[in-house]
Amino acid sequence: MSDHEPTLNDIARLCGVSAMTVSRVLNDRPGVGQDTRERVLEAIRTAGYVPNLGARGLARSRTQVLGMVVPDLSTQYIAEIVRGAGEAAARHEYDLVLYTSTHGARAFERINALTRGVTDGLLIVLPPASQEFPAFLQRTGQRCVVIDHRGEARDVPAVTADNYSGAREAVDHLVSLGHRRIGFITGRMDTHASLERLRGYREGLLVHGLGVDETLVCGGDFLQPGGFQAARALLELPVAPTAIFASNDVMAFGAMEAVKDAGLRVPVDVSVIGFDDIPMASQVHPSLTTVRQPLYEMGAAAANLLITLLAGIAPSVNRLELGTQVVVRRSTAPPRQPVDLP
Amino acid sequence: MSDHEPTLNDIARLCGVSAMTVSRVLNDRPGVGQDTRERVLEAIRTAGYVPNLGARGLARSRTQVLGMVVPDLSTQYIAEIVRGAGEAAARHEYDLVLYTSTHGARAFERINALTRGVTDGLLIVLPPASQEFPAFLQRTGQRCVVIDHRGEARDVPAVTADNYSGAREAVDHLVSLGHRRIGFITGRMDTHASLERLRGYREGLLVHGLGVDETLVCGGDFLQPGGFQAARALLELPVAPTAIFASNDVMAFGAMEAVKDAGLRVPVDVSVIGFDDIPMASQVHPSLTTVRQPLYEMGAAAANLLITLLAGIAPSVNRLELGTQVVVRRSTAPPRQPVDLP
DNA sequence: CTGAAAGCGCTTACAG
DNA sequence: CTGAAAGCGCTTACAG
Repeated sequence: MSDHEPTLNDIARLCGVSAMTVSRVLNDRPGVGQDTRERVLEAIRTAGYVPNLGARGLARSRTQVLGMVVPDLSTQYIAEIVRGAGEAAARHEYDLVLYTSTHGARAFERINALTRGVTDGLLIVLPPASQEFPAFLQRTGQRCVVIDHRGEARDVPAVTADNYSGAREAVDHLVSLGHRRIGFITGRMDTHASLERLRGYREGLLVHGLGVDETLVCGGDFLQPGGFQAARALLELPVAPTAIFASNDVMAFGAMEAVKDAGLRVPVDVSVIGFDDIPMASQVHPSLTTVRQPLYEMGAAAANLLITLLAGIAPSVNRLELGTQVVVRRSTAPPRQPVDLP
Repeated sequence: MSDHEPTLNDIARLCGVSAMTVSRVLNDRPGVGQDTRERVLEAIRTAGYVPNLGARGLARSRTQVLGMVVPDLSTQYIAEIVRGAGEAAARHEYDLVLYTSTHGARAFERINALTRGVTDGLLIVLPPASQEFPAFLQRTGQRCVVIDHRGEARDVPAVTADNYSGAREAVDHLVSLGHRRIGFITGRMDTHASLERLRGYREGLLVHGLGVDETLVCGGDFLQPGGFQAARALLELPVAPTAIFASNDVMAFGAMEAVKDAGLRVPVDVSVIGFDDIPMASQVHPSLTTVRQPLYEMGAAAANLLITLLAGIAPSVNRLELGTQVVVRRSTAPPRQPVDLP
């Protein structure tokens, strides 16, 4: 046996047939006699032949591969989206490969250079911030769908959760329990989701006739230590809130720790609510009440939208905003004693 | 402008030069006049040309891409390894792409089919269990390095942490604090790492003249709820342990919650120690004492080893076992009162 | 400094 | 049912 990996031509030679015949067998296409087919299959097996995807993609002008660009792998948030996208892709005979994104001005060029010719289109989670994004898309003709966009132009296909309504519902939940003084921890304010959640928080309070006390709004960064710090600051306020709404679950975990660290209990002394509903939200103690973002469904919807685009079909809508839902668990409860507002 | 993405030949035509010249410019190779080079560069820019990686890989018979197969994205454990491998790859002009692995009997075939021709080699984290693995490697000639192997044949290149010594050190730490009754929560026992950690725990106790009480060994699965359950079982023992050693950090988090849930405190009433030192270990409260597994370095070492193999160089060793280290934080302390052993 | 030819490993479109 | 030819978009190896 030669040193190099066997190619389709090697198999053809081995069987005394043409490359076309091997190709037909490989792709389960008709036009091959039963006996020939079996002979070829056998040769493929014994030689350990595996088609070269680069060559196949080149010949077909399509790879049947979707690229997914993710900013960060260190949270379950991404994992759920990937699961959804991967399973949706598989249902349409596509495979999914992941690229971790770099940042900076040239991020998009790099993504493009890395994926051109080896993917048919891209799913971009939380795209690197860049004003050039729409221009980039037009220029490169790169097919892509954004998940959790940053507020890019409306002609960029995108899938998000309804962050505004989700935040409104979180406030509704806390108010219905009797809370009147609700602290808020923001996400990174360079994301559209953070802005929408803050807006939902503010308008939620107003709708219930509660004023917005800006000292109750604390800056966060979507990370656990940030949530801890912000919650601690909130708890040290002259009049501390009876409930804390964190812009994501990971910060809510930090907030719960800050509450315990201050010698208080969740939810007896302070209620905590998060946003996302990552798997761990149901695993911590007390389990976390949170706004469920349909991450799996978002990944699946984005993959389906991209596949539609790749098929050359103009989708009826290219911006999907999936509904959220408050998942009530053990970290929220009525306040210890009703708070009087000035 | 035509409908399809511009190709190298389009650029050549646009500039009135041969494809070779464009290729030289693209690859920063000499043999092109300064003025010609600039003209080509300009055409590339305005046309938004990006090379087709599939075609390039085919022509070069190498892709300069490393594939990494990961079992699961939902833990920070993987994220650190990916970071290390990605940065090491970049230092050698390789890019890294990720594939999420499926399981089952044909897992390796699928990986092979998915990556052949679009990657030069594979980094496989915690390979799908399969007896065929070594055979698979030989048959396909696939270049690969395993990270955190399952005990495959010794001729499979692999990188792991020294799990046995790490567990020994964890026991040393607890014993030096005065603990005599130490509970242990295992990982999934189909992994080599779990077996080694359990062995280290047992032998660590023996070395200190402490007997191994098998009722103190509780089965776990590397997941947080599993850690919680196991710890609860340990705490309900007639004579509960004063310290709990969990086979990974995530289970240690669950164990800490079980301790608090039982109305006890960490570390005053029960010490908890983990394994891995994922980023979150330093972020929880109390921060987690744990055995640091050099995940970033493991990823980097695996990438470097693979790149060496790809260069056709026989490495001096193809099995690396990286050192671990106990990182002492706030979750361990001397036991409340010395425990008498029978 | 520049280019024509051949080839990487497949598939499409056409013959027979 | 089967195959010879051409091409996908690049690069290598050779000329000039």
